[in-house]
This record gives sequence, structure tokens and C-alpha cells, in this order.
Amino acid sequence: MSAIAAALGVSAATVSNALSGKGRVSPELIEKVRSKASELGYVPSLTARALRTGRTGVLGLVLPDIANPLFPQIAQAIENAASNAGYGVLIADSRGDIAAQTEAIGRLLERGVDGMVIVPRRGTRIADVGCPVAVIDTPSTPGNTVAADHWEGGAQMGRHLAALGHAKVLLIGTSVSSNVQNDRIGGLKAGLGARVECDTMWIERVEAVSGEGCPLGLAEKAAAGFTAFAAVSDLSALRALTELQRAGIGVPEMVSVTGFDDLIWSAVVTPALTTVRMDMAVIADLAIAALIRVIESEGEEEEAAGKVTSEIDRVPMQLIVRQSTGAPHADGVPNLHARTPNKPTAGELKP
Amino acid sequence: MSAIAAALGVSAATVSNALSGKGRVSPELIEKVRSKASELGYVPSLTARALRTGRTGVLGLVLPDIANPLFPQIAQAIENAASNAGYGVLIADSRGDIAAQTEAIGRLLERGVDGMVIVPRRGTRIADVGCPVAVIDTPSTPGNTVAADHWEGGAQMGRHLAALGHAKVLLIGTSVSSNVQNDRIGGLKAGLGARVECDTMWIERVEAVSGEGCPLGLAEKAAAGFTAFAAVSDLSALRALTELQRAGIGVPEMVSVTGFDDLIWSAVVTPALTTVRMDMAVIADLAIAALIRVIESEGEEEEAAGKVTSEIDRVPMQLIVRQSTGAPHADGVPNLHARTPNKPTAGELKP
DNA sequence: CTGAAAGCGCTTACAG
DNA sequence: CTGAAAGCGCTTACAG
Repeated sequence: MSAIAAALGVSAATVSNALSGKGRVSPELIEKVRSKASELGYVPSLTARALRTGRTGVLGLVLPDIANPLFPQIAQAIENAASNAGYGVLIADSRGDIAAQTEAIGRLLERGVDGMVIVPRRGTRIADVGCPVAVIDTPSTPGNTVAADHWEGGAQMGRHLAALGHAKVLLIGTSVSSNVQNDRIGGLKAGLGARVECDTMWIERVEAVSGEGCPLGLAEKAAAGFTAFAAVSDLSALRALTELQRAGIGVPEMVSVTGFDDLIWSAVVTPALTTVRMDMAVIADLAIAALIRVIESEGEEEEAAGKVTSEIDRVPMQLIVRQSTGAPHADGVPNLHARTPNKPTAGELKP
Repeated sequence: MSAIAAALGVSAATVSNALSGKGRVSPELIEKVRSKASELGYVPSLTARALRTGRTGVLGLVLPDIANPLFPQIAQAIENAASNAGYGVLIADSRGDIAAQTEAIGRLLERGVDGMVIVPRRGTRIADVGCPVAVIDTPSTPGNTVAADHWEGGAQMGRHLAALGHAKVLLIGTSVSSNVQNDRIGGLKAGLGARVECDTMWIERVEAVSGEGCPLGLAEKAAAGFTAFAAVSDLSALRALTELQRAGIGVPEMVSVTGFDDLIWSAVVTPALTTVRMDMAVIADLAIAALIRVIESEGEEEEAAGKVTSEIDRVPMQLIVRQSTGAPHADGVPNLHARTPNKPTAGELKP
């Protein structure tokens, strides 16, 4: 910047004003400054700007566990939304540990992030952090900013299964203390309605699985009359699907299997998995927009260091019907290969 | 800092020296400064330090596509290695696009990162970036820093399959131009040896799959005598596995299926997938260490703005034998459920 | 062992 | 419309 000023015989202040386009400089000078800047390959120092303005233009992204298969969707959406808004994204991993989460938040704060979006570890409540925060969780978590409407997503899935005629369905979850899973299960039950019988099976978390098989005993469940297996995540659904297939139980001829989240493999397995997807792009945009609103109004009347919004945005989820669901077989007898493949219906996404 | 100086009646310089522990201050004063600092909840401004020292303490992580299922492992390992070394990590997503990759690198540079680790988009060569760079790709990519030894990983898998007695195996890849995939395939062929017949099938990339099934025709391949399907990624392996199961072909009784990368679901499906895993922690540590070595020796003799190392580190991959592989059935006739489950062998990982 | 001074590269009132 | 000055919070020679 001083190089530009020197080359042009003007002051650094003028260069700054010209480049920031705040209209305090004559059009001709602005033009001269601009061309000289690009001629010199000038790149402003965001560090110096940060020191002066007190804003770094960087946001923190705190994740409960980067290894979670849902993380790519979240990270990509947040990175994209932030960079569209001119912000950088610093990542921090809680590694599933609550102390690590606190520490990660601290490190981000030291680095002077202007705000952060936190996907909290289950059961954590985010207290005052000392900077604007947007929390992404479930609508049922207090102090939240934006979330997919997991309950309604479950309800859509429940209605889908009920409409196909399933009368006995097994719900599969992995964490009794997860708000997200409980919302999904609540929605599923509501969507299925009071007339369909359902049972919930809590299985070991996948991370803990040893790779030795650990059968869930789903074939027995099928024999006991369950015709649909609704998992609360695609990973569990995949586990169910392969276990059933392995046991010679046709999906969807004999039983239906459904998941949640539309993870990368759901569309790729045979039969492709019926699932429910959240619109991460929308969630990320809302979270980032809320954050930026607070950041850029800092210093005004409101106490900005606390929550970002009081009203939580509920983003609808979208049912994606694929081949893993169908009508239950009339009398529970296997009838492999006799079925016409499902045509994808309305909710279908083109990825 | 000035608050501490004022409270103690010393200069800011002394506070700085005391806190940085460079031994220019008397022990008693250091102690007084320290306790006053923590009493006041002093947090140093990394921004100011960055402006003064010219180093931000931030590294950039450039990924070809955050949505890639392998990304969580990479990001987690890099974040961990960097934060252990006291660095923050700014993420940048190329979204599979080469122009976006250049742009992302530019944004990182503007933000003053001290260096970056780049996982390049296939076929990209990273030119001079203007800051220290560590590239993670394959040993066969020139200008590389550290990589898993994909070729050797393929060879291990090939030997495993050959030892089981497979004589006709189908290799499955998704991208002819990928160095990683070509290395893996080269290794597989070498490991299988000249006596086993093998064919390579290039399938559509998963991202492009519509979810409507898109059968690969693997049942026909099995009928044609292929007894093993070695995919170059777990995602393709999963696709193969479910398609075969769906067609009533028992894995591993009739055919074996193998993947690559030990993605999250590999241990969870039935039968669990035999795969090869790279040690991301080691790769990340090497990449970060190489980067930091250059960063912290900046200004000394060597031209640090270019490559990080000339010698590339090859990190071995680890074969993980699970239930999806077994000896080929003697006469190609289905014999479901007649097989004793594989006991996991040596290479087994406890996650 | 300790302090006064300069400066990293910007932006922002404030004068002219 | 343009410029001189101050200052964001540090660190680093350089004196004392």
C-alpha cells in the first residue's frame, strides 16, 4: 500500500480510501490507484486490517467429531456459505470429548474469530462463549439457532411407511441421549400413527463395532413379523440392509429398510436406500447469515456477545424414496425377484 | 498487555519478554507478570503478534472435494497434527474444480497462512504458490511431499487374494486419470502375479449415480468365472457387495469383495469388508512437520517459498482382513450358509 | 536485568 | 477531494 502511495505521490490514507471505495476520492484518482495496485500485484494485509478494525474476517467451525460421516456435508456447506460472505473458516474438532470442545473453543477465541458456528456434542449446552455463536442442533435443544426439523423428517418417513401398509416396524437408534435421534424417533412414531405397532432397538454405536459381524438379530425380528426397519441414520440402515440381505431376506420384497441423512453411499447400494435429507446449504446459509448479522452490528445497542437469535429456524427435511422400501409382502413369505423395481417418486433428488 | 504493564508499573516490553520466557527478565518479575496476567485473564492478541512477526500461525488445508468420504480422516488428522504444533487450520474446498482450487489457494494466501497442505485435484500439478506447501498425493505424482504407498497397498491386497486361491479377479475403478487409482491397480496386478487372470472395469463415479440402481452386471461376471472383485475404493466395493448380495450371490462363499481406505462403514456391513487402510495420522504428522520445518527456518539460506522436501515420504498401508474375502468355491456352485465365519487375522485394527 | 522507541500495514476521525 | 497523524497490540533491536 505504501508502495502504491509512493509510486503515485499520494498518501497511504488516500490509497486506502480509494481501494475501499468509500467515495471520498475522485474517480480519476481511484482509477489510477486501482491500476497501479494491480500492476504492483498488491494484496492487502488482512492481518493489519484485523488489528486495526478488531475484526479478523474469520469464523470458527466447531464440530463434535470430524470423523462423523455427516461432517463433509456440514463442513462443505459452511465453508461455502462463509466464503461467499467473505469469511474464512477455521476448523476445530471436539473429537467427541466435551473437554476438548471447550478447549477448541478457547483456541478459536485466541485466534480472534469474529464468531463461530458450533455443532455441539450431544447433551452439551453452549454457555456464553465471548463471541457471537450460532448453534446447529435440533429444534428441541434450547439456545439453538438453526436446525433441520428432524421430528418432521421422521414424521414424513413414518407416513411413507404407513402408507405402504406396514403394520409392525422396528425403529433403530444408537444413542438414547441424542436429541436429534429422539426427535427423529418421535416423528417416526407420530407419522406411523397409533395403529401401527412399533418397537425401538438401541444398538451399539458404529464406532465401537469391532468388524467381527455383531449381528443385530434382524432376521429373527423379520420372522417375528416386523416388515420395516427404520433406522435413525444411514449407517445403521446400511448395517441392517446388509445383515438382512446376508440372511437371505429380500429388501424390499420381504422387508423395507430406511435411513436418515442421505449419506454418500445411500444412492449407491442395491437396493438404493430410502432416506431423509436435510438441506445443509440452507442450514449453513441461515447460520452464517445470523452470525454475520450480529457481527456486523456489533457495538450497537444489543448485547451481541450472547446468543445470535432467539427464534430458531427450522429447516424442512426432504424424503427421498428409493428402492429399499415397498409394500409389505401379503403373507410374510419370501418372494424374491418377483417385484417390479420402484420408480423414484416425487421427493427424488438429482445430486 | 499494557494493562498488566500498568498494574505492575513495568513496561510492555518487559511484560512481553517475561511472558515469552526468553530469559531476559528476573525470575521474580516473571512470576509477578504471570500471576497478574492470569488474574486479569490476559489473552495475547495473535493478530498483533502476526502483524509484528509476519507469521500468522495458521495453515491452510486445500481439499479437492470436501464431500469425498475420505475427507473426514484427512481433515481430522491434519487438524490434530496442526493443533498439536500450535497452528490453526483454515479450510478451503476446491469442489472438484481446478479453477476453484486456484482461487481457494489465493484466498488462503490473502489471509496470510504460513503454509498449506494441498490434496490436489487429480491431474493437477501445484506450481509455485508463494508459501511453503506440502502436497499429499501418490508417490508417483512429481513434486509431492508425503503419500500413502498406494501401490504397495494394492500389492498386499493382491497377494492376499492370490493366496486364497483366486484365479480370475475383476478390478474395479472409477477414474482412469487418477494417479492414486492407477497405483492401486498396478499394485494389485503385481500382487496377484502373472498367473491370475484379471480384468479392469471402469465404472461411473458414484457422485454421478442417480440412485436408480445402475447395475454393474456383476452377477454376469461371477457367472463368467470371476471369483473376486477388488475395488479401488470402499464405496465401489460396497456397491459391488450389495449388488452381488441382491443377486443372491453369497459373499464370501461364492465370490470375494475387497475395497480400499477402510471408510467408516466397512467394518459395519455384513459381511465386513476386507480393505486396506492408510495411516492418516502418520501422513498428517509428516506433512505438518515438513511444513513447519520450512516455515520456522524461513529467512535462512534456503529458498523456502518452493517445495518442502525433495524426498517423498511413503507411508505404508495396512491390509485389514475381514469377512468379505475367502477361498473361491471349488466348483463355482453356490453353497450359502455352509461356511464358517472368517476369524479376523493379523492385520485387524481395533478402532 | 529493564525500558524507551520504532514499526509491522492498515483505517479512521480530523483538518485543510 | 486529499493528507497528516494517531493507534490497533505486539516484538525486537538498542540503550542504559
